[in-house]
Amino acid sequence: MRIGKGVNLFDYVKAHKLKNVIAAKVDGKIVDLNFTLDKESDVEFIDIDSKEGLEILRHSAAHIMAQAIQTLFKNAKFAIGPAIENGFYYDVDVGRPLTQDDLKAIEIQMKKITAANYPFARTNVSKKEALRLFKEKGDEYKVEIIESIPDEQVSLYQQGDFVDFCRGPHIPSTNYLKHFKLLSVASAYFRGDETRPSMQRIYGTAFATKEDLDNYLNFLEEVKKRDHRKLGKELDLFSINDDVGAGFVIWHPKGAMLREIIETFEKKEHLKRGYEFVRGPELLKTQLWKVSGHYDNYRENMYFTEIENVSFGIKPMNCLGHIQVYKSRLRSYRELPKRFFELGVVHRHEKSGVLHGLLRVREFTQDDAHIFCTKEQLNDEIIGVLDFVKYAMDIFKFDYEMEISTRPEKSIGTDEDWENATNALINALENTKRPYQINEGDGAFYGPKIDVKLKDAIGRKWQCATIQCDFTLPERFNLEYIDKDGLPKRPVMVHRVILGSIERFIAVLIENYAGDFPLWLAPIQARVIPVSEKFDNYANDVYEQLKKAEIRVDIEKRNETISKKIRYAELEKIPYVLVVGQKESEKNGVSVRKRKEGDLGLLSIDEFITKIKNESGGVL
RNA sequence: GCUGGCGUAGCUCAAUGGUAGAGCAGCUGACUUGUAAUCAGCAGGUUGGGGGUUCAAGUCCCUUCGCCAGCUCCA
Repeated sequence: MRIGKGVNLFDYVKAHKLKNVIAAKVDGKIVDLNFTLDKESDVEFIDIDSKEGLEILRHSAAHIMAQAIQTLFKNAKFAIGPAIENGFYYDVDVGRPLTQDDLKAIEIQMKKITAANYPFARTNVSKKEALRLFKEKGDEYKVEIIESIPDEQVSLYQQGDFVDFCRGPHIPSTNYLKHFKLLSVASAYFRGDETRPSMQRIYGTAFATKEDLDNYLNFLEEVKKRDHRKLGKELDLFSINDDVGAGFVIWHPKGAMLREIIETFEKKEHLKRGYEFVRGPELLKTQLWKVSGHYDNYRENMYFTEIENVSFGIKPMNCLGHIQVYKSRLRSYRELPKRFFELGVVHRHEKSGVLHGLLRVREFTQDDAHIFCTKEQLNDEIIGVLDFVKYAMDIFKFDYEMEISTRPEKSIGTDEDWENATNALINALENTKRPYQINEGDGAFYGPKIDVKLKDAIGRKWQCATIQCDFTLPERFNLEYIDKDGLPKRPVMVHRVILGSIERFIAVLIENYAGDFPLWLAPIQARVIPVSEKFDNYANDVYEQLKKAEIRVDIEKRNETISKKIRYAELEKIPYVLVVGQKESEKNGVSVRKRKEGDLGLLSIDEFITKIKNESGGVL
């Protein structure tokens, strides 16, 4: 809206009772609410619960936190305190590590500050003046930050006795901040540089309403509850232990079964789509990794060993093996495209600090395939892969987003190659009729790519499929096929995964379902529970029949009350419990209890088998 | 890798520098069970590993391994 010269926006908002407004955009520039128009302007008010509003609120929360810290720690020195995606942080140096108790104290102090309702006052000063001020305060980090700013005029914000160097804008006064919480503290380096002093980074979050804050805190609780490392232990799926080594997963029977189910699904689907199974060795001569370029570009992440004085590298990717299959004989245009698939086990050296459950490991299995095709076939091949992605995501009931990354500054290949491949990817994306995002210049140096990110049950995004065109490897390995005209031509190579890493995907599944796997994925689908030891024989009988019908079943023979045995089964999240006793043995049936739903009554064994087969949707 | 926190029974967690404990799980026995925890008993440990301080170390110090969080989203 147009507002005339000389109007103070804060007064305007007050006069018009615009309740949620905390800042404004004047002719497109964000300003504090306490801003007086120097000419008639276009004004757009920013609400506290908008994206920009929240950012301002959180940034101000960071300042208020800094003020609280200054009160509690007289010698505190400050670095930066920005708003981030779900909150804010401030890097401070108080001469010692901070504890949870410190956080509580800081939070209490912040409440006092918000209650006091100090206005945020902006002053414009020269850079020189700002430097003098922060030098006087002994805030050496701030001094360094100010020195790195090119502008001669800078701004300061003050609330109460706390002054900070800041671009703003901020909320009008401290009691605009009502719903906030400090979350955690960890060390971080000044400017992220490990040669610089280590500081304490305090994370917090702030929202427009109590409800939003509570929702977010609940979300964090939910994330904790779903942690695949915790559930993996509780459900006895896998373990990672020190004697074996960090980043190496040990799969227990139920976890291994989960893998098996997914891998069987993968194999079936790949065969359907014209892929052929291949298998390369784990170790390949280092010389070959030099040819591929991995030795120059990826050596840091590889493991090497020596056999009879010859150096070998453990594969971090499967492409070299697949290339060897392609190269094993002369190829004709008639047999292209070749689609080579392998559930390939790869090893990558990840730094110890970044290892994380199944999400970041040092050995994992990729559902990896390489497609060798002609330039003309590229388009259809990418369409085929995206179709496969959609099919797989539908089966697992995941929604997903796609991104395409185009040619970066540093790249190899001709303009024509890039254009051809990028067009093929875009065409395929268009063909899906789904929205996608374009990341200009974000591609790998050897070709453009599509990334797929799935969305889980609580809205988190996880990278799964990637599809990458590659112009280097066919070149480096001199791959050819004989075309119609009898002349050798170079094929295009596409690297692609659908689920990505099986380990990572299982972590996502565990967190997505919170361990409550749907029937077709449940490692154990049904558990037979005899009412008492007297019915062990009949229970065995039922168990054998279900086994024969290829149902994943086990049997609970502990001498306990059925209530307790049912409790165990519920805790283990087993979809069906089959109680058997006198009644059931007489009728050759089972009493079916469904997880979370309770008793479904008595069914014959055949009826139950039919029911469970129908319910798993015939997927597996 | 770096910084900080943590590491006690299979699991979850107790224990002022002063005899390492509980619940669950396990084993044994009793009970013979009808839809989310029956009762009793037994066993379970070089307190992550190594070194040191001390009359005395789970506790304090050093070192090593592992786990957890973080390590620019740039006033």
